[in-house]
Order: sequence, then C-alpha cells, then structure tokens
Amino acid sequence: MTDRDERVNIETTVDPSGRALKQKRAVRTRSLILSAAAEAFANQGFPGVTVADVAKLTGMTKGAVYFHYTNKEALAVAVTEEFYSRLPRIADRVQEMNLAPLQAVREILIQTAIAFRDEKVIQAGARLQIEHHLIGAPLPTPFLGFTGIITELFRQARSAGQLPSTSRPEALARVLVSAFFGAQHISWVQSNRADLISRTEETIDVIVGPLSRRADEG
Amino acid sequence: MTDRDERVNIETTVDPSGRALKQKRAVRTRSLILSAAAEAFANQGFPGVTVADVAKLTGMTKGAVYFHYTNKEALAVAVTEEFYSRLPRIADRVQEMNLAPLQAVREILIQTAIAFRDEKVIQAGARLQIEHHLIGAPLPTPFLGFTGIITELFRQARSAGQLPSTSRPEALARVLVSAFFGAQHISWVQSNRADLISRTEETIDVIVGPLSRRADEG
Amino acid sequence: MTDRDERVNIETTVDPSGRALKQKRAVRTRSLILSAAAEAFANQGFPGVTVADVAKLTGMTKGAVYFHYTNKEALAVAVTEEFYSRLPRIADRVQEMNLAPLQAVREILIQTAIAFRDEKVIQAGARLQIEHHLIGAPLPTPFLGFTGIITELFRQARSAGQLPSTSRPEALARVLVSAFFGAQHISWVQSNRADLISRTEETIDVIVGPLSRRADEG
Amino acid sequence: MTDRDERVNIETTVDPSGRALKQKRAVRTRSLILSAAAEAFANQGFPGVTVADVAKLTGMTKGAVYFHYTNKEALAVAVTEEFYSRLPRIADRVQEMNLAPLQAVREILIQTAIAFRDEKVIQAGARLQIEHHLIGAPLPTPFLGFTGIITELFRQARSAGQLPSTSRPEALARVLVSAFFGAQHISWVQSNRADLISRTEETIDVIVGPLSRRADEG
DNA sequence: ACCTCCGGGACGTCCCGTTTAT
DNA sequence: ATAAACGGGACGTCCCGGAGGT
Repeated sequence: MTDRDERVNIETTVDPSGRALKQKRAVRTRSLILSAAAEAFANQGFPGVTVADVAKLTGMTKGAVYFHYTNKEALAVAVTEEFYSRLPRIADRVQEMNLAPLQAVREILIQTAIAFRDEKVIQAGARLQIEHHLIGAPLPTPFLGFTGIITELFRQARSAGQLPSTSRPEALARVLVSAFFGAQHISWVQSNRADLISRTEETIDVIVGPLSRRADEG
Repeated sequence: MTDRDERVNIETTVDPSGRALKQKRAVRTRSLILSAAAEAFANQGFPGVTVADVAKLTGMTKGAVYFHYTNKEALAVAVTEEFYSRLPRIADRVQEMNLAPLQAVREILIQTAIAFRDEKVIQAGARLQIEHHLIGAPLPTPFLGFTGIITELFRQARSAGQLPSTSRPEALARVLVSAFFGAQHISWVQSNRADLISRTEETIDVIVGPLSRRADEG
Repeated sequence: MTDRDERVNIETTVDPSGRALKQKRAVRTRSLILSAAAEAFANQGFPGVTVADVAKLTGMTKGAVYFHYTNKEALAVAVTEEFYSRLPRIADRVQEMNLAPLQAVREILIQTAIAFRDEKVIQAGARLQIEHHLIGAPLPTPFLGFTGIITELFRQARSAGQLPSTSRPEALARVLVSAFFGAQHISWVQSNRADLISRTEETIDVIVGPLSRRADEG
Repeated sequence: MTDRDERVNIETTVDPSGRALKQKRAVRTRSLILSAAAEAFANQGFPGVTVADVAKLTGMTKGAVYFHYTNKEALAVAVTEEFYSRLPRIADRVQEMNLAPLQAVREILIQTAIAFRDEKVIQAGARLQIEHHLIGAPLPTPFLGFTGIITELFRQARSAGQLPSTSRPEALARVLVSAFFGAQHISWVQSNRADLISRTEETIDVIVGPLSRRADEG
C-alpha cells in the first residue's frame, strides 16, 4: 500500500514549478489508483472487478480513473508491470547479501513467497498473470526473467562445485520455478496462502536441498 | 446428477424400449453439452464462455442446456468433476501394468501429461481449477486424490528400497504434483502445451530421477 | 381444496364403464389442477405463477397441466369462472333463509367477506379479476351480477317500506359494492384480511344501517 | 433521493454556471423518466412494463434509466411516492377555499376523482397500489394520510353540528375512502373512468349527503 | 385417453465498460 | 476531473410443443 512512495519521489523533485506540483499530484493519483486496482484485482480477479470498484476504493469517480488509465485493461497492464518490476528487485536485494549461490536461490524463493503472501501488488500480478487469457491486452511473458535469474545462480553453483558438473542448471531452474508456481497456487486455493512459506521450504528442500547436501558431502 | 444415470441403466436393462430411448437421448444430450462446455471452457475460460456459446456448440438452444444444467456454474462443476474422475482412471490403467513404483509414478505423470495435452475435458478442468475464484460454486479440492496416489507409490518405493528410508513420501508427492501442475500451466502459457511432455519428463528427472538413481547407487 | 368434490361426482357416475373411469380420473385431475392454480394465483398473482409452480403443487409434471389446460390463461379463466359461480351460490344460500331484504343484504355481504377471508378460490378469483389487464384472455365483467342481486334486494326493501321511497336502489347497491370491494382490498393490504369482517360490518352499518334505522323510526 | 434535489439548489445559488446546469439536466431527466414510467405503469401495469419501454418513452437508453433508478422497482416506488404526495396537495388546495367541513370533504373527493381521471401519475399510483403484491419493494401504506384528512374534517363537521354527535368520524372516513377507492377501480374496469365523477358524486351522496341533510333537518 | 420427458425460442432485467457534455 | 448518458449483451426463466409410453 505504501510500497510505492519511492517511485513517486523519483519522478517529481526534478522541476519545482507549478507544473511539477500538478504533475506530482497526478503521479500520486495514478499511484493511488494503481494500489486500488491491485487490491481489487488481487481479491476479485480481472473480470470480477469493475472500474467503479476501483474508483470507489480511491474515493474518486470513474471519470478520474479513466482520465489516468484509458481502460480497464490498461489498469491490469500497469499492475502487471509493477509486479514484474518487483520480482527482480527481490532478487537484487538478496544478491547484495553475498550468499553462496544455492543459499541465494533459497533466500530468493523464500522472500518471494513472503511477498506473495503479504503484498497485494504481487498477488494481483500473479492473479492477472493467470487470468491473462481473459484480458485483451498482451502481458509480458511470465516466468522468463525469474527463471533466468535462478538459472544463472545454479550455473554459479555448479561452477563453485556446489552442484555436480553433470547437472543442468536450466532444467533445475525450470522445475524449481514450476514447483514454486504450483505450490503457490495450491496453497492459495487450500489455505489462502497460510502455508505458503512452509510449502516453499519443502519445495526447496526436495529440489535443491538434497543436491546441495550432496555437494557438501562431496 | 448421478442418480439420473443410474436410473437410465436400470430402465435400459429392464425395458429396452422407447422409454430408454428417450432417456438415452437425454444422456447423449447431457454428454454432448458437457463436451461442448469443456471445449468452450478450455478455450475461453469460465467468464469468457456464455451459455449461448455452449448451446451453439451443441447445435441446440439455451433452453436445452438449461434443462440439463441449472447454471453456468453447474456446467463448470460438472466439467470439473469429470476432470477429477479421469485422473484416477489414468492412474488405475497404469497400475494394471504392474510397474515398479517409481516407474509407475513416471508413467502416471507422462500419461497424465498426454491427457493434458490432448483432451479438452482435462484442459478445461485444469483451467476451471485455476479460475475457481471466478466461479461462484465450490469445486472439488484440487489434486488431493492425485497426490494421495503418488504418495502411496512413493511409500511403496521406499519400502522396496528404491528411495532412501529418510525420504518423506508426502513431501515428495506434494512437490512433484506442484511441479507438474506448474509445468503444465507454464507450458500452456508459453507454448500452448507443445513442450508439455518434455517438461514433464524433465520434472520427473529432477525430482524423482536422481533420488531413484541415488537409491540404485546405495 | 376439498370444495370441489361435488362437481366431480355430478360428471362421473353417469357411465360406469372403463371410459368413465378414465374420465373420472381426468376430472379429478382437472379439479386438482384447478385447486392448485387457485392456491398459486391467490398467493402469487397471475404473473407470479409459473405453470411449473402449479404442476409442482399437484405433484404432476408440466405436461400434465398442459394436457388439461391449453395454457396459463386457460387456468386463470377456469379459476375465475369458478369464482363467479360461487358468489351467486352464497346469495342463494342466504335467500333460502327468508330474511328481511336489508337483513339479507347484510348477511350476503358478511358471508361473502367470510369467503374472501377463508377460501383460496375466492381470493384467487378476486385477485385475477384485479389483474385481468395482465391476462390475455377476456374475463367475465366483474361486479355486475353481484351488484344486480344487491339492487334487487334494495328494491324489495323499498317496496317493503324498509327504505324511503325516494331512495335509489341502484345507487345504494353500486356504492355498497364499491365500498365492499375497497374495504376488501385495503384489508388485504393492511392486515392480510384479518379485519375484513369487521370492516365489512362497518361498511354495512354506515351505508345500510342508518337508512334502515331511519326507516324503522318512520 | 431528496438530498440530490437539495444539493442542486445549493449549488445553483452558489455557482450558477455549468455545474448547476448539469444537475438541472439530471433533474429534468429524472422527472422525464418518472413521467414516462407513470405513463407506462398506468397503461400496462407493473409486470407489463419493461425498462426498455420506459427508456423508449423518454427517448433515452436503458442505461440512462438505470443511472437514475437502480431498479424497475425503484421506478414503481418513485411513482407511488409521487402519487401519495399529490393527494394531500389536492386536499390542501381545497382547504384553502375555507368551505364548511362536509363541503370540503365533497370537494376533495371530486377534485381527487378528477385527478384520477386526468393525471397519469395518479392513475399509475392507483394501479401500482393495487398491484403491489407483484412488486418486490414495499410501497407506502395506502390511503392512511388521505383517510386521516377526511377523518379530521368529519370531526370538525361533528363539532359544528353538521353530523350527529353519535356519528364516528373514523368509521365514516374509512368507509368513504374505501368506497371511493372501490368506485374508482370499478369505474376504471367498466368504463375506463368515463363515469368516475358521477360515481364519486353518487358515493358522496349516499354516504355523506344524507347525513348532512339529516343534520340540516335537526 | 392420459401423462412424461425433453427440447425450443423469446425476452426481461440488470450491469458494465465507455464516451459526451460540462 | 465530474456527472450524465450510451449501448450492448449475459444470465436466467418461462411458456409452450411434440414424440413417445402406459
């Protein structure tokens, strides 16, 4: 909800004239609408949300929403883009911790799971992703970037001897991401994500854990 | 729902005359509608399908559809039930082959993947499952039965020494099913299921393969 | 509900052959349907009733209803005819009591009020009468017969000196019937006819009572 | 509903520019829709009217109608409220004439009858009243206010010696209103209200006239 | 002759995403 | 940025035939 103030600051302090002030308000409004849309999409899904819902959540009128976003699809696209900008940031934050590659993978997945559990924008993005067939506009191809990051880490792990030289980082990453996605969905359906973290840990243990332990033993 | 079918059977055997014909027509119509609904749901998703669409696919009128299914939701539920009744049947067929447990797991997943690739009802079930929040009616809890079957096979594999005694069959099964489900979804989105089989094999290799090889080594 | 058995007997005992038996069943069925329709119309009004409702009340199928009555309007017409055949019967019963004319008027109104309060067919008829604009088929013109009976009694009362010679029986009857109808409707709306009898008595007291007393005084 | 109207006034005085104009248009549209709905309900009854009918009568689209009234029921309620707000206004106008109480009663009924004969809103209100069981929403209780006004006038007449001291104003008023309502309905059904005025005069003569003459004689 | 099952269309309501006037 | 108006469907439901049993 407050997760967006940063971006706002970036765009405004440039020109402190009246125009900038207006733009500042506009940017805040856009951000407000985006949060409201995320909330709505996360809870009700794309077809379940009406533009009036979003407007009501912001306390504004439908016209205001349409002023900032040309249509409902544009809202969905904006939320999805926000979603896809967040995932790499999580990975970046983890990589600044300078963990060993497999530990980094583990940490990235855990942090991502936490975000899925706690942040509406993430939930909204994931849900919109899943419903993208119901949305007219094209959305960024999913999972590619995330899988790439994980792949790279597995590659490093193999170079570092944490994985057997015969292992295939791309395959490992694809399966890990698939399993994470599946676990996330099943957790959502079965427990409203209450057990998402433990399911994620379980996933890592089964797919990555044994391999790393094996590497440790070697 | 099912009592109708039973009644049909009873009366067909007892009285193979006109009445059964009528009922037979109804049964045929019902299954025709179900197929049409599956086709539509698989292609367009629950919100994207109108009852008129389903009717048109059957060549009948909406009235006929509503005679057999009270609701659009009822259609979705029926398709989903069909979906969840087919998965165990695949497993049953495989188990009649008397494979070793891990081989059976592999075969079940492959056969299931083939079904996901080729059968509309399966695809529809998977899609409805993922869209279940957009459907008013409650759907069967996903994959419980399937996970149970896999768990049991892993248990047998452990008893047979194909898995280390420290492995946890439930966790393995959960992760495997999650990964399969995730791979299936990603394959759908990215390649319209063209690479589903290979992704499934990859999943098995990563999650089950190494463990079994490990067991072989031990 | 049981008010119709008489009529049934009339039509059947004529020919005790198999044909008559079938017809007997048919007549009973028709009568059953009629009662059910009256019940439904009284409670829900013509547009509020579906043929399926009537069928369900009889325990039969819609087809059976349509076999006996060509359409929903025919049901309404039949109920209304039954209604218009009952009102004169009430008057006839009262006239067999050989009361003085004004007393007869009073008794007829009271008995009619009781019928309105207690009998579904009467309530249904009254309601269908009121809704006749919503029914395609033409219904018998309302109030004419009833007003005629009352008029005749007032005429007798005037001849007998119970009413002043200047009084106009037609006007009295018209106003009395109007007031009864109005009281009946208002009682229906306000108290679901719980106070219908007392409102009817009040109506008679105000319109007929003083006149008769005045005549008594003269 | 009414707060919308107030707001209009406020903003019209404060800012007599475009904004007020917009609201004025809305007010005009609302009343246009209300008139159209009254026309439709009066002619076809609640179930016989479709919202599209109302829209067509206004020359606008269904969307416009639904913008101003959430429901078909809401339309009926609004028309009925208009109806029940007009009756007292008729009485007010008459009372400004300072007639003797019984004359006032007579005049009020006559004027009301004229309104029933000539004004669509009144006719619609009466019809909706009679069909209120077919309308989901609760309507104002019928004729309570009207009966109260008449009662009060009868009370004054009794005090003024125009009615015998033994007469009961409430009963008189109830019967008079019932009779008027009944006469109005019967006149509608039998002669499309052509004889409504004369029936109303007849009603007054029978119920009020004799009593007043009697009082004159006393 | 009486009744059942199945199917056929036709609307009616409501709502929703979206532009015009302001 | 708002208030008002626009069209376009979707769902559900209803009234009703028609083929056929008992």
